[in-house]
Amino acid sequence: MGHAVTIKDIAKILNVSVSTVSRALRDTYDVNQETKERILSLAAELNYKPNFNATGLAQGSTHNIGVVLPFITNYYFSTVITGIQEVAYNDNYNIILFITNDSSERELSIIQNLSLSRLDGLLVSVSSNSDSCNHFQEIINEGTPIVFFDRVASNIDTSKVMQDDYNGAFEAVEHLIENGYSKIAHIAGPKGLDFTEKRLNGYLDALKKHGLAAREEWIIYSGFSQEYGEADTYQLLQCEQRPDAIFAVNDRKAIGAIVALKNNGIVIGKEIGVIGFTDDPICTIISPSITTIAEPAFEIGKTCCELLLKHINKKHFHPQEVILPGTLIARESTMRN
Amino acid sequence: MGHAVTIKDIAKILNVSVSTVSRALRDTYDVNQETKERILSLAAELNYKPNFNATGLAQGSTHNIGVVLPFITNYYFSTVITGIQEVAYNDNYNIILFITNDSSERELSIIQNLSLSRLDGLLVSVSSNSDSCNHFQEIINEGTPIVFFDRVASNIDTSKVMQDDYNGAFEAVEHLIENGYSKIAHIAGPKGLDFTEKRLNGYLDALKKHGLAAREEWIIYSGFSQEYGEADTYQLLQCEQRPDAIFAVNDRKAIGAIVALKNNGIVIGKEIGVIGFTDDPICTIISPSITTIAEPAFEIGKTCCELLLKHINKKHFHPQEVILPGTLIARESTMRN
DNA sequence: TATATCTATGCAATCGTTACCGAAACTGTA
DNA sequence: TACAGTTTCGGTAACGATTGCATAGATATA
Repeated sequence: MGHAVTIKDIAKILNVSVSTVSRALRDTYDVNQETKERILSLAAELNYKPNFNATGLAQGSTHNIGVVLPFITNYYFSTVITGIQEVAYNDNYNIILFITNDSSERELSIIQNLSLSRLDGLLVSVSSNSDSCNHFQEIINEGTPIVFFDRVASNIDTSKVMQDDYNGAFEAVEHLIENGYSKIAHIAGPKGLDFTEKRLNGYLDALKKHGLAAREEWIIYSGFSQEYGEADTYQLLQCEQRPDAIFAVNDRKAIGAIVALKNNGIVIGKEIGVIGFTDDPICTIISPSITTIAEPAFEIGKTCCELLLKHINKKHFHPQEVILPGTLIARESTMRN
Repeated sequence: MGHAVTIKDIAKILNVSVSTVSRALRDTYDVNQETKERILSLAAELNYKPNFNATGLAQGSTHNIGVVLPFITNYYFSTVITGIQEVAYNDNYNIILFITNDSSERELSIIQNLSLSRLDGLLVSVSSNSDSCNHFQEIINEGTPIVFFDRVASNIDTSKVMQDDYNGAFEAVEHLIENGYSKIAHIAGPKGLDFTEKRLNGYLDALKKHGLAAREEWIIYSGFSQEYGEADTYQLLQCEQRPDAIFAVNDRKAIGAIVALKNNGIVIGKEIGVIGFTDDPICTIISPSITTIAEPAFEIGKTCCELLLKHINKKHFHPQEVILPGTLIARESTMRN
């Protein structure tokens, strides 16, 4: 009830000025040791909590960071958020969530309506169909730092955190080759997206290294969902040369592939191998279990948040690009027998 | 660059006072139609955005609502959040996320360190092992409204939103009975949790209605994860009287049951039927697909957020309890052949 | 003793906005 | 013309904290 306790209350009770209380609380100016202790103990006793609107107003910093991403209802993003939350919580920052539904219009609207006075910085994973990134550049120009993760805007000069898409894909394809598959198809993400390209290149280079052909009909670009994975796989099964393995750009599409192959009575692993990317928990639940490249989602969340805090706290922190390695997890879907 | 445009800037340019600008912007006090238009158009032109720290300070309201929940890395909670976000976004509220990791200590620490000056209200789903809810009551006493969803603190007098656990469970068990199962076991949630009880009661009453026995050895309480579901199922298989159907408190445990049954070479559906609760997308992916009661997660998110906004905006909004029905989705795991 | 240096504190402006109080300027009425 | 009533607007004190500047008192230096 009543009103929350403020530094004025403390000042009045202790018969000192508000500035002294403020300094004692922030432990930053010279305040007599004894009065500082009196202030701190009274503050604790009264359960004093700073008013963030006031501090924010006075020193131009809220302790809020915004997180902008396509959606949270999948394993990868929800785990990234959990990682972000972990370091934010420890550093007393709050995270404010903005969900774009993977729509560039919504993304634009969110960014343009953003009250920057409310945020110290932004963590973003861009929506898959956003063509321009000017709106992000403007935010940065206005002085609010941004760190990108996963789906990055490559032409913007700021810190970025992502998994090692190229090497993950390379490793995935090599794993298939080592297990005796040679006609390897790739069901990719949407064209133009940064990590679609990287995984594609890893795929192509691994084939090249092992002297295998990359047939155009074996590479299909489409969306990220299970349905697309299914459709792509049906299309692959109609190829002139039928592939004997499928590298899917993510686990969702790998699941789609599994479903499609099962529907066609194909024995997965033996006849056609399947490998995904992410390590969604579903991989271990589905039968056959799916071999995949595990992405360090939690680590990515932690890292990008740490970087953002550095951007916030150091005036001109030099942008960094952090690439975290994935790890291959072999399961049934790439077992020859 | 420079500084964000404020109402002072607008006032100076238009040669009016800040109070006039403020009134024009909020469209609430008497201000001449023509000057109002001049102000609004200039504000739009300069891309004026209100400083929420300042408005928050001045009128004691931020436009932030806190969401406190166990975790977000599952289908149910991430969908609820998406629903919350949907209405919050439309009403220009931001959501600030607090993740308890389902630990009551963390929950307590979060709540106690909460700077209420930063939040207009709170949406919470309590952690499964929190025994006391005094900390929530204190928040409410201090004037910050709370709406509970899913895992509610039943002894606190405020609005609550949940799925219809009792009837969902009842319907699930009746579905099993209709499909010819009669020895129906229940792998439940942890004892003491509100919805564990409700689903248990639905189970018991459905059995009673159809004159079926409820054997004590067929009811097992444990955690919510797949692992618990597996362990519980192994235990069920050792019962004196082996059940011919399993009603799991949620899909995760149902999945565990599926895994355990498969490991024992039992034909699911034919020999033992399995039904879950939630409608996690995994239900359709796993083989056999899992019959379940679909929870209206998105609706729950929307509803609790709407209720919270009412609590925030109407001084003494009368608390409401909203119970949203689930819907049975029949799949392979309860098909006799 | 007079002066310089420090330490510890208070005063007051400031951040951007709201809202109360009053007062011009105008309208209409007697 | 005088007066009351409307509109429309400006001045200003909040909101809770930070911070540059000033200063009293204590201490050290010459």
